[in-house]
Amino acid sequence: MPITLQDVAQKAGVSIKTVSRVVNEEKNVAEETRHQVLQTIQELGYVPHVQAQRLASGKTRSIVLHFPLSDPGLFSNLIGMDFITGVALAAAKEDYYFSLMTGSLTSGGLIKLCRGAQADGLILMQITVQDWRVEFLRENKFPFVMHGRCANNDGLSFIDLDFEHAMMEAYAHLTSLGHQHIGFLTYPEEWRVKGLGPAVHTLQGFRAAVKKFNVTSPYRECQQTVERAYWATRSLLKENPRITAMVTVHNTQAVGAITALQELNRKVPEDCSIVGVLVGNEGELIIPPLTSIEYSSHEIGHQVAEMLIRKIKETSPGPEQILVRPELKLRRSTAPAPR
Amino acid sequence: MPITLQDVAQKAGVSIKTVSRVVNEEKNVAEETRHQVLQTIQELGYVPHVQAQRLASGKTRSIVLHFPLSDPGLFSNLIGMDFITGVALAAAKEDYYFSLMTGSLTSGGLIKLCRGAQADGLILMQITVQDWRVEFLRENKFPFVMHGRCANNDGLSFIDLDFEHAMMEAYAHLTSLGHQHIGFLTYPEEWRVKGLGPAVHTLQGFRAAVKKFNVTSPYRECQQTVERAYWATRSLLKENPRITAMVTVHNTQAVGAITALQELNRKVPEDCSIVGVLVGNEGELIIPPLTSIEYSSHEIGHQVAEMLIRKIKETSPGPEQILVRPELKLRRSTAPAPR
DNA sequence: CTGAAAGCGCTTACAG
DNA sequence: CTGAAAGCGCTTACAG
Repeated sequence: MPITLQDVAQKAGVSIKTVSRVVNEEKNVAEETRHQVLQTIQELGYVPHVQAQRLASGKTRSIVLHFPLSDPGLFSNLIGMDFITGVALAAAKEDYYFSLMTGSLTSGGLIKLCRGAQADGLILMQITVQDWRVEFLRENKFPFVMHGRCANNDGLSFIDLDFEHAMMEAYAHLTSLGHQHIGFLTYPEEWRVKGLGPAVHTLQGFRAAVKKFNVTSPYRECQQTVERAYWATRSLLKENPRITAMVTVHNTQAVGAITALQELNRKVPEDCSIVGVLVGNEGELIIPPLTSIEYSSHEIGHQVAEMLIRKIKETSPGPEQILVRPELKLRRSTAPAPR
Repeated sequence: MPITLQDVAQKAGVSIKTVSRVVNEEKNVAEETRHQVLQTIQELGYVPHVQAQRLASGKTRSIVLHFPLSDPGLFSNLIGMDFITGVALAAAKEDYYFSLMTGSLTSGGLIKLCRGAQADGLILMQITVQDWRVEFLRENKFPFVMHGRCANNDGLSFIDLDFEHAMMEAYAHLTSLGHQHIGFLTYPEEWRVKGLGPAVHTLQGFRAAVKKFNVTSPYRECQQTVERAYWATRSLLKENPRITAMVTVHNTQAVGAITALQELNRKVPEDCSIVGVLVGNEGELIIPPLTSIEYSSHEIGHQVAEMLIRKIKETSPGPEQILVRPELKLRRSTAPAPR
């Protein structure tokens, strides 16, 4: 029932190779022949069989994004969605198929992906400082790019956020408003222990910022839930009543902090300012709208996919490494320090 | 370089058909032979070539979800993410690959998808009352299921939300608290005009609820942004000062409404209650936490994928039609009517 | 500019 | 329980 190259060739009175040339827009086809074949394709409603193309050519024209959900709180869902659609749109633009893998990636799964010719390349997330997947893919010479970075990135392509810079921006903004005592809720301890980039780099940036701006800044490593952030904030304020500003790294943390502040009769931002670091664009869904150091997760997804496709096509000169600088977005949760 | 069936067969001293049998766990292989082959596979690190399997068998073992982003506000991103991960996990569980298509689906795109053998089945979203895609797929006998439903669903498989029931629940809850004047922000006018399910069914449910509970309930069709909801709420309250409760159908609307109420010095929930209808589980990220009629978008994604796979395998007896009843989740944004 | 042949790595259908 | 043959629908490499 389905129409094949064979059918088209027969009806058009040419060889299948010629039809193939037309379909793939190769040069060296007489204009007249081209027209004739094109018309036959139209009449018959011919559509190339993707799987056959893939087997014969050895290329799948597809990329896969491994988006681990083992730890669902790891990325804000909203940010995740924007990222995924960024990847999807970039892939579509380059005429690549896009597959999504969730769940944890075992070494067996990775072997299947590479050797089974499921895709031409892979996007990796949740990169740890030392990452076995990176070594594996490198050895197998399978094209991949990272959203994140390792300790040693020689020869690797990645795009990552400049967490250090983000923290600098947050503290620069708050100190410029006169805040000297700033509470900080950061990523959970396990993240840091696992060597996950956001936790590691954010803490480094935090230390550098505290030093540079010479502020008092007690902090808590905190799960990304409203509840945990609520209690962490209460604990911080109890021990450090002079705090006039808070920095958080997740929207749930911001909500928990605001809730705690309100209960303590501290108005935001009059009595206490609050800044979200790398919370995506969710800040405007918080009341009051959250001043944030933010970036476009969609844009990053788009870029990482394009980077991978360049790598697959080998049109990139060498490894590409991009560090995105998030920017301060002023909303209504920050104000000059009281007094 | 890559290991093929041929290589395994040769080394194990059997035919490739036998190796194929072992790989596919078919019956009728001598236990001894099986062992021998399995060991050789292990030694050689053989992994089946997915594209070859697909071409030869005529099955791709993959499904595609068409998630249109042409109208990015159409679904809340958070809900979308949960839905997608639900689909992804269900597909993985059944050992199916999962591809995501975004962007608008042209008739050409749909033809390619079906005839090009890209996937074994398709999940459709944003179903309109009359949907050309449904007709097309039906005629081409391509397996698909819908997240949503048409006007006439004879012979079709779908899973959808019971919007009518959701509205009933919202009004039942508010009237039980003594509210008689209830403002309502619903989906934008264009949605209704296009015949999109949520808009159409919600409005039907709204009318039924107003009648049943005999309340005054002015409403506005409203874009899903904080800003629009803010102004719509102000307009509603200006014209109807007796309103003591609001119903919204999106988290941005809830945020806009709360902001407007606060500016008018109406405390939530003491002076004005607010209920979110079908806002996913985002209600807890709002201050105060939003009482909602909600459901698990993840669960729906999971179910719709399973439904499709049953359809592909033809293990389902006939068309399956599921209407999910969302449930009231009490949080802190509703209270008895003032006085 | 065009085509006949071989082959991509599997599965299907049949035979024994 | 096992295997030899044909074929899935294309592309590659070569020849003319």
